[in-house]
Formats: sequence, structure tokens, C-alpha cells
Amino acid sequence: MDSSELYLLLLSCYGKPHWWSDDPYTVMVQSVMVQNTSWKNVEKATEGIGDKLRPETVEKLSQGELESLIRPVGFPKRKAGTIRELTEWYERYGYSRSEVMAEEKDILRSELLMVKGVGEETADVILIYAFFKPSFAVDAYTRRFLSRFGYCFGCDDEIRKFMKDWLGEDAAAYGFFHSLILEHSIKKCKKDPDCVSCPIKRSCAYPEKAGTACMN
DNA sequence: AGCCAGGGTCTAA
DNA sequence: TTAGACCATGGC
Repeated sequence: MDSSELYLLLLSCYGKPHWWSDDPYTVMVQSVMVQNTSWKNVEKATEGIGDKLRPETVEKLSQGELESLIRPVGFPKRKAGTIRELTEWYERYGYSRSEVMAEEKDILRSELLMVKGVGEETADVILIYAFFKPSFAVDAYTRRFLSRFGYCFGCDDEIRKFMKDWLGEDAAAYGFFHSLILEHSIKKCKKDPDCVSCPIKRSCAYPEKAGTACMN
């Protein structure tokens, strides 16, 4: 079974998921806030930020103001610094999505990785959901999901290549697939580990036999 | 009560 | 090069 079959299976099971956000800056800020934190905390912080969730506004906030706005997600000092730096990066593109999209994907990815507090997962989430640049966002759920199907990967680069080989360079497919894996992992697997009523039985039926050992 | 949540950086060996 | 400490809050 290749990854496009897995993708279609998830699609037929859960339907088309919502895109992260239509607003690129919201994706940037939330992708940092969600690091090692539950989505619930992100919602709470987003609520508090309200209409200040724009680069032109955040740019003018003091470090302390920004820290208190994002406090509910934890690690306020570190994350506030990352958000500021990310905002400065976006400013270089005139806060314009199309300006960013005009740049090469690999260039953008390395620029994002230079921002302190942005690692590969966060960079790829931003590339896909904010700027429609296809670099699959590999997270813990993706690794676990794939290994439960018997796939064995040595590193995340191999997973990205696997996605590229089977899905092509398709940001929409990457975004939806990633969301579906998340939905399946959290909303389904967690509440119903045996997945008795779930068509995607193989991904959950034998977790103890999963190839997690070879993921290292 | 303690553990984990959609991570990432820095340091020590 | 890699494992472990650390950052910090909310929910169950």
C-alpha cells in the first residue's frame, strides 16, 4: 500500500479536513505556539490575542506584552522571541503571501530554519499551510502512523521522499494528509484504540507489532 | 499527583 | 553525534 492509498483511505473515512487557516500569519504564530503544547492552549491564547493577530500589530508590541498574550501556551519567553523573529522575516517580504510564494521553496525552508525556535516540523507546517509550498511536515503522529503500517524509515528525510514519490509535490495533498493523520491519531485512536468501527484497522489493530523499533 | 501535549536549543561526553 | 536537561502551562 502506498501513501496515496493511505491518504484516500483517510479521506473516505473522515472527509476533507479544514485547512489550518486561510491567514498565513495565523499559521505562523500558531505553529510556534502549538510546540509541545495542546491545541486547547493555543485556542485560549488565540482568543486572548484577538484582533492583534496581525504582523503590523505584533511588530509594535513590547516583548513583555507579547509574552503575556501567549502565556497560556507555555514557554512564553522563548516563543515570544521566535514569533518576533518570524515576524521580522515576514516583514522582509512586505507581509505579502504572494511575495513569499514567489521565492524558491528550498530558500524559504532554510530561512525559516535559521529562525531560533523554528525546527523542521514548524518550518514545514508554515511552508505548507501558509504558503502552499510542498515539504511534508513530519511529526510524531506521522512516524507512528506509518510505522503501524509496517513502514520503516531511518530519518524524516526518507519520509518526505516517500510522500513526494507517491503524492507528488502537492501542498494541498500534504496539508490534508497531515491533518487527517492528526485527526485519526487524536480523535479516533485515542478514544477507540482498537478502532473497531474504523476502516483503517491495520493502523491501530496491532500497535505492539508496529515497526517502531526500527524508527530509532 | 503526575504525566503529557502536534518541539527546539544547548550542552556535555 | 547523540542523549539528556530545560523551557512552563493546562488538562485529565
